[in-house]
Parts: sequence; structure tokens; C-alpha cells
Amino acid sequence: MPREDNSEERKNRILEAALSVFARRGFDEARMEDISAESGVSKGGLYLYYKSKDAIIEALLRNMFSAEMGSVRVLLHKEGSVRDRILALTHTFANMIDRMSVAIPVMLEFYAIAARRQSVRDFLSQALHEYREVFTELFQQGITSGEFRETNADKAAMTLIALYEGMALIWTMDPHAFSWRVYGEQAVMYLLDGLRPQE
Amino acid sequence: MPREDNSEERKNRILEAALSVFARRGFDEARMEDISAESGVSKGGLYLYYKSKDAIIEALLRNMFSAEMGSVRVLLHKEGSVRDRILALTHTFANMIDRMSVAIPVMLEFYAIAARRQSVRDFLSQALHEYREVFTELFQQGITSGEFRETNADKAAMTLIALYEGMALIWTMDPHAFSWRVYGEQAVMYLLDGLRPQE
Amino acid sequence: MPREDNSEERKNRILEAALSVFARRGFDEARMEDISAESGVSKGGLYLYYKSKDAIIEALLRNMFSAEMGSVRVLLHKEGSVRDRILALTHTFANMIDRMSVAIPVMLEFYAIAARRQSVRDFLSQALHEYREVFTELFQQGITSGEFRETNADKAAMTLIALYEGMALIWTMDPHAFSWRVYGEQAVMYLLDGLRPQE
Amino acid sequence: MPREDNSEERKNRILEAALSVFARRGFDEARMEDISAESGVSKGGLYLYYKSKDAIIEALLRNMFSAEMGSVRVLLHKEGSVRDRILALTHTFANMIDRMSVAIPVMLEFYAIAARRQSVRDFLSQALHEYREVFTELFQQGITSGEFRETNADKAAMTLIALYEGMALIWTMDPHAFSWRVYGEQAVMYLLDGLRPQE
DNA sequence: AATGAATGAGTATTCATTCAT
DNA sequence: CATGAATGAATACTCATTCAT
Repeated sequence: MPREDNSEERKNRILEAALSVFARRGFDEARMEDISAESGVSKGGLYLYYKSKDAIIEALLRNMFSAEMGSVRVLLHKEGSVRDRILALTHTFANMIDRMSVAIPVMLEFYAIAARRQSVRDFLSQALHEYREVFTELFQQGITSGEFRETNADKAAMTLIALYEGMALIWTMDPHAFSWRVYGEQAVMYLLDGLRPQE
Repeated sequence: MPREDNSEERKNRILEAALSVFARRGFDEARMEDISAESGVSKGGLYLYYKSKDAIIEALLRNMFSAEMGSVRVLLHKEGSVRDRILALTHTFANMIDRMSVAIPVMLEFYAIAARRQSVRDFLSQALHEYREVFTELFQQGITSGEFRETNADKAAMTLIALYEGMALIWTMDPHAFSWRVYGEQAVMYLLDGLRPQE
Repeated sequence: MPREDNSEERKNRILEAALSVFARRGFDEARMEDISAESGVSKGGLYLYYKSKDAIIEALLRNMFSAEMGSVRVLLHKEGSVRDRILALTHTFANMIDRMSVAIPVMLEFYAIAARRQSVRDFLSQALHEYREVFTELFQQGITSGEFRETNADKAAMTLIALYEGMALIWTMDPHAFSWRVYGEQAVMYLLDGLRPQE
Repeated sequence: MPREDNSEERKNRILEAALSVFARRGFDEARMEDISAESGVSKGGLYLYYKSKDAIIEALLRNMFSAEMGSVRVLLHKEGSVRDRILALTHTFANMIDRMSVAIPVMLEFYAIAARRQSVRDFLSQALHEYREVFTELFQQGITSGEFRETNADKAAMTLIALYEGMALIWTMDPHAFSWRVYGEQAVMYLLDGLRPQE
């Protein structure tokens, strides 16, 4: 009997290794052997924790998005104007650039397979739905407080999400041409300006 | 009279077939056999026109983006306010939904592999650069004419591009939750509103 | 277009190689690689002719039994007493010893898997059924002609078949202890004696 | 008082479980895991009693045949005519049908691997030799007593053994087509009739 | 040019066996 | 003695590419 159930720890170690390998090689080019080597778990051992390569991919999908969701949801209960909170979030993203440079390519691959794999599409549209709810509530706070004009908070939320996603995509394509700090924050400000009460 | 050189025609037939197969199966699951069957060109014949599967992927990449670029570039020389022209473009996108439902998943896959394939990344960042130039000039027209406030036209261009890309991505994830016509046009309007001259 | 359809020839070459490999190693220990090497057909090529290892096994099953059935069926229309014809068949088996030393172990393996694979069991019980019909008709000829006493021809047929099968099995176990010529022919004679008209 | 040495009991439990698993799945498809589950002995524990899967197979081989041998050997010292004793044995086999339906498929697999595994072949030919001795002595009793005609008792023994084996094999292939009671007893009678003194 | 039969490198997964506890 | 987590060797099968025709 193992002294301690380190099963969760092992699963996480595998997931971390998988993320790294997938970022480097893509899902299809990634070899279980690579994940084994990088995680320090033997090839056969991987199958004690995940029943297949696909199972690792799915677990990683869940893992990545639920981690991110956390950092967004806290926005709702922070102090300050909505504008400031959204700009702070944008700023946070800008500071996570290292983690993102690994995570974004993998996320893009998830988006790509979503188009043809129901289970992935379902998960991602559910995640989208959650982001949408959080941002909708946030914008609603701003509308109620008079910080923003009367408009459909849900549409504003979708717009912001699309903007974030689009910027991540552009950044992957050309990290040098797109400084998250300079362009990203300005882009969000254009949107926030567009939501200001009209005189 | 020699038969018309149908080499170009064949290459295009192959590319069309490839797009269809890639959309359905993804690059990795797509079989040369599938492309052969769908194009009507024999398996060995494909290699007379493209030297490898990767060569087909790259040719398709070029083909898809240069087609799209055309429809954007004409904006520059159209009549009317910049706002109207951009909204018209957005409207055009909304009407291309059928073609997009095939093309977008494939584009997402290009973005995904861009992260690890220099040649794809180079091409896409070049494409991005062109879009950026066109939209920058467009926004500059608006700033000059007083339609928009004084701001960095390039940043506005990047913002618009990111918005378009992000919306395409969201739409793929959940076509029902995201009506291009309703959400897409409103999203662009928020941005254009944010660019209006401040009183 | 290949000059000649040599597909059948290839399939047979593969089957011959498979028989040889299976006899030496058994179904499970036999490697597709072995069959490839012995048949001279590349590993991938095997799959052009048979869709799986199991498909080769099934094809071999059919092939082996239908070949054997032929040599039994001709008995019906031969000249001479039934006794002489059956002894001649037994003699024939004794002379096929070389081919049998390869085939019998493989047949035993078919019998072994029949117990747990419906398709194999169905095929073998059908083959049994055919043997039974042929031998039943043969014994009936002998009963009608007065060569044998009045008895159930079908039971006599089953007895003979069981005897042949049992002897093949014993022979495999210990070829030296069981001379087909000496023991086999005597065994059949005991049975034929047991069928003689009683005074 | 030290606990009874339950080593033998464990080994038997394992063997019973193995027989059941092998009958269901065949030697190759059978997993040590299955035997572990069915025997209640942990996977690692199996190796305390048997050093390998093959060792279990061999132990089972010995176990099965020595059990059967016992029931045959008692025939020698029973009362009554040889004919009656042999028919009684045949009858006994007919009544053991349930045990046989598990054991026979496994025995057939032993025969199949005998062709390529010396140790199995040696054991089985030794077992055959013992059966042969017993039946030879039995037939000799019948010849001596005048119940049978003068003939080679050893050949008669081999014939009977072959008949039993062959019937077991046929029965496995198609239990419905071959009623042990009806066909089996009649088959043995044909042979015994063939051994009767000739007038 | 065109074909499609043939090739063989490449990889996810299984499972007998080991060994730290 | 007993356990079951961990190991890694071993193999059927696929498919991009080639090439004889």
C-alpha cells in the first residue's frame, strides 16, 4: 500500500509534460514516448493514469480552461470601476506572456479540432458560455452604475471575448508585431470608449 | 492545336478537394487517398502536381488567404464613409457564412501549426501585415477626413483584425450562440463608436 | 493496369507461407513479419490481400478443409467394395504424412479456437457435416449391397470420422509410437469388422 | 500450532481459476490479471506459487491428465466382462459432459501446442503411453478370457483411445450433432464387435 | 503524363513480470 | 508472505511515397 496517494500529483505531472510536448510538436506529432520522457513516468505507466493519448488531450483541455476561468471570475467581486478592472485583467494577460506562449498554440489546436470533434466542441462552447456570463455580469454592473451607456451587456461581453481571442491568435502568428501591452491595452480601450455614455 | 494546358486547372481541382477533405478530417486525419478520390486525380497523379502532402497544405494556405485579401483590398477605393465601408465588409462576411463554415476550421488549423512551422508562420504573418496595411490606410482616411478622432490608425487596424479573427473563432465553437449578423455587426459598431471624435 | 491478374496467386502464396509459419510458431506467436518474409510479400502488401491477421487465419481455415474434402468425396464414385475404398483412403492418409505433419498441428489449433470463436466453430461444424454426409452415403452403399449388416449408416460414419480425427491427434503427440500405416489401417479394420453381417 | 500449510491449497485454487479462464479465453488471451481476479490471489502473489504463466499452463496440464488417469486405471480391477467395463467407462464419460465442456477445449489447446513445445509433447506422449498400457492390459484380459479374438491388444487399445479422443474433438465442434450417449456408446460397440471371436 | 500496387518506417498500446513497501 | 504500481519489450497495422508499367 503506497504511503500516500500521489495519484493526483502524477496525473498533474503527466499533464504538464503533455502540455509542453504538445506545444512543441502538436497533438499528432507528439509521441507518448516524449510525454513519458518529459514526465518521468514510464510509457506503460502513462496508461495507469490515462487510458489513451486522447484521454490525456481531453484532460489537458479541461485543465487549461478551468485554470483560466478562475482568474477571470474573481473580477466580478473586485473593487473599482469596471473599466479599471477590465484593464487590469488585460494587463494581467500581458504579464502572463510566458505561460501563454506555451499555452496558446495548444489552445489553437483545441479550437481547430473542435470543428470536428463533438466532445471538444461541447466543452469549449460550455467554457465560452461561462466566460460570457461573467463578462455579461461585469458589463451589466457598468451599465447599472452609469459607467457605460444603455446597451446589450451580452453583446459587449462577446465583443470583449472575441477581442481577447483574436489578439491571442495574432500574437501567436507574430509576437513581435503585436505587443500585448501596447496594442492589447489600446484595443480594449477602444471598445470601452465605444461603450461610454453618449452625451 | 495542342490541348489547353490543364495543369493549372488540375492543381486547382486538387486544392479544392483538399480543402474539403481537410475541413472534414483535419490535416492529419486526411488521407492522400481521400484527396485523390475527391479530386478525381489518381493517388500517384497527386505527386505530379504537388511533391508532398505538406506541399498541398502550403499551397492551400496561399490560395485561401490571397483570395480573401482581394475582397478586403477593394474597400480602399470604394465610395462612402469609412464606417459604412467597414460595416459593409462585416455584412459581406456575414453573408459568406457557408463558405466560412468550411474555410474557418481549416484556417484555425493553419494558425495552430503556425506556432511550430516557420514557413506557415512566415506566410501568415505576412498576410497579417497586408491586412494591417489595408486597414491602417482605411482608418487613416477616416482620421484625415475627421470621421474618426486622432489616434494611431495602425492600432485601430489591429483591433479590427483581432475582432474579426476572434469572432470567427467563437463562431466555429458555437455557431448557434454567435450570430454573425447580430453580434458581429454590433461588435464592429462598438469599436467604430470608440473611434469617434470626442466632443 | 497489371498485365495479368495475379491477385489469386499472391493470396495463395501468402496462405502457403502462413501455413508454414503457423505450423512452426502457432497463431499467436506467428508474426506478420514472418509471413511477409516467407511469402516474399512486403508487410504492407499482406494487407492489400488480407485485411488482418485474423482474415489470413480464416482464409487458411477454408482453404485447408476444402482441399481435403475433395479427396474424400471422390470415394463415393470409385469402383470396388466399400471396405476396399475406405482402406484405400486410409492408405492415402498414411502416404500424406509429410503434408500432414505441417497441417495437423494447425488444424488442432483451429479445433482449439473453435471452442471460443463462433465463426470458426460454424465453419468446422459445417465441414464435419459434409464429411458425415459423404461417409454416411458410403456406408449406406455397403449396407444396401449386403457388405455390412443393417445398422445406422450415420453412426458408422461418425465413428469413422472420430477414429480418423483421433488418430491424427495421437499421431501429432507421438509420431513414433503411432505408425499410421500399421495402427491406422488395423484400427479401421476393427471398425469395418464390427460392421460385418452377423451370421 | 502453526497454521496449516496452505501452499498446496493456494496452488490448487490458482489452477482451478486458470482452467476456468483458459477455457473461456484460451491460453494467449488469458491474462494473469484474470487468473488473479478469479483465484483471489493477487497478481504478484501468483508468482510466489508459479514462476510464470507458462509454469501455470504446465502445472495445469499435469493436473488435468493425472486426475483423468485415475478414473481409467480402476477399470483394470473391476468385476465383469471387459466389454461391460468399457461400456461403463464410456457411459461415465457421457455423464461427465459438464466437466468436459470446460476441460476439452483446454485439452485441445494442449494438443495444439504439443506440436511445438517439447515439454508439453513429452508429457502428453507419456500420458498417452499410460493410457495405452492400461487399455492394452484390459484388452489382453478379454483376449485371454476368450471374450475377444486373438489380436494385438495394443492396437485395439490405440484404436479405442483414438476413438475417445476423436469423439471429444467432434463433440467440441458441434455438441448438438454429436450426442455422446447415443453416438459414443454405439461407436464403442462397433469396435468391440469388431474384436469378437470369429466363428 | 497517369496509374495504383507495393513498400516499410513509424507508434499507440498491452501485459508478463518485477520489486519497493 | 503479499501486494499492486510500475516497467518496457514487443507487434499489428497505417499510409505517404515510389515506380514499374
